[in-house]
Amino acid sequence: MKIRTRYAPSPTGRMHVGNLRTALYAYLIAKHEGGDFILRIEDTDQVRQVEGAVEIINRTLEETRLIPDESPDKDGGVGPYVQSERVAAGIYTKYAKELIEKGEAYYCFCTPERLASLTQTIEGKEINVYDKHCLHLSKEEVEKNLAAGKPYVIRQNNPQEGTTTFTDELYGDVTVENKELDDMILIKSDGYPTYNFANVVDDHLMGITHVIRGNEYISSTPKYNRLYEAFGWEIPKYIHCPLITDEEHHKLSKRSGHSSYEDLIEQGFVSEAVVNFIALLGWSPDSDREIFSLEELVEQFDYHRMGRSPSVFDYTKLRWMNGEYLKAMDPDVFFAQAEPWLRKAISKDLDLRKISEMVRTRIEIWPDIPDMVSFFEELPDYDAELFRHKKMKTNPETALTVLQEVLPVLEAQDSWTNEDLFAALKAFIAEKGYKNGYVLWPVRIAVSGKSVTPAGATEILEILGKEESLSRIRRSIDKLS
RNA sequence: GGCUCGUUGGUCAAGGGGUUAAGACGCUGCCCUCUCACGGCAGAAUCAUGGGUUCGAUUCCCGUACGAGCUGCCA
Repeated sequence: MKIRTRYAPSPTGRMHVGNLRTALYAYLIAKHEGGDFILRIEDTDQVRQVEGAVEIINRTLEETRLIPDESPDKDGGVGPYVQSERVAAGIYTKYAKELIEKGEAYYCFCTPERLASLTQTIEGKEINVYDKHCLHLSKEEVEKNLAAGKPYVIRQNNPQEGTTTFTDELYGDVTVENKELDDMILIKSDGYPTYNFANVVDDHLMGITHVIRGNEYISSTPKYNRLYEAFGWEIPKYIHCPLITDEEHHKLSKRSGHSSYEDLIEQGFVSEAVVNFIALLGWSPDSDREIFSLEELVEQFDYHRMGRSPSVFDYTKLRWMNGEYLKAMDPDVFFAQAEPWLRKAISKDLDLRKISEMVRTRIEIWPDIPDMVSFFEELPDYDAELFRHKKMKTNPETALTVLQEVLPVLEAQDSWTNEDLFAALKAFIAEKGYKNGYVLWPVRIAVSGKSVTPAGATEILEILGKEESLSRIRRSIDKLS
């Protein structure tokens, strides 16, 4: 049978990396077996809706290339794919009533006040367990309340005896006492279903074979199984993904600063690196490879190799991986993306294409660029102590001498290319009997004003051009004199 | 509080009754080198804890600790 998985986000904002990984795994599990990946929008919470959130979801899936086979925009015959539209079609009420007839659910007319009176506070936490009060209402009372237009919810009727077990593909059998199962609300008083009900109905109606979702649903899965059984529906395979935490081992929060996909992109990471990185958070291949394209992940992904324990989102390693992607990127693509960042620091008419390649192996994320190349725009006000370098045996005094000696050589130089400049300086060095660094270090400092640059002395001279280079050397000589 | 899940270096992790307990990030050192980076090489660093079971447990079982999730008319 063809595998069908789904990603079912609520449109409440940006896509958290944990959610993105769930989407990725759902996509990979389906695609690895040639199955279908479905997008369903779970907008049953009218209050938490965020304007534009569906667009964010669509854009994120597009950028990460997790393209659904079926979605609100691509009907595969089991739609609608937006839960609010399914509410309008009366889908959930129909099934809820079926459960009521079977005695697996019941109307509840309890007021918020009565519910509040049931709340008890244990260790600072509010615990609310429903007491099945309305289960005992007679048919007549229910009819009367309904006729009177009293607000109601529909609750699942869970037994007090026995146990319920479900099987997770990763965690194995999980068993809970039925008395731990509260009578969760299936249909809210506004007529919308809760996630707890809608996910079961929709997964069944949409033919979902593998339910991939976060770990936080493990505790409620027994209740979902009871629903499937009450309906006589086939139970899907469950794959619960371990969560992703911050460095403090807490659930990723907005405060971590890198909690959503869009945050990461804004911080200068590339989409492919983010996808690659999160794929490895909770899953490992059977080789020690770490760099995978999406296509390679599809081929390699075996959910049996997923882990069960939470993983820390290691920002540092993501940076490294992003750097690997930048190094492997096609030069034209790299330049196209690097150019705006180069422009932030450079307004002069310099060879940005060359600078782009200089910077390539030295950055991990785009925002690393401006600081690294700003000296090309303008010679910074630097400390003469930069000329002091133990290994090169240089200091401000030797630098002054060398710069004075080298200036006429450069003034006489016609061909201003890296190769020719380097050859000219080598010749000068040989003639004087100096060491390379004894000359090249001061020259580089003199034209860049920085101890660390993304290129060697002659490469910088080439970019700067003869006039600017000589001007900078003269200014540095003045500074040292 | 109750229930459920988890615990291999700082981090991602492989492995799994007998191993020198892979690999990667980071870190340190060396090499390369017109600085840095890239690349190459090397190194330090790990099986939470207490009991079992066993000839032998990091691996299996139980407890403990710690962490997390759920306990919403959120998902």
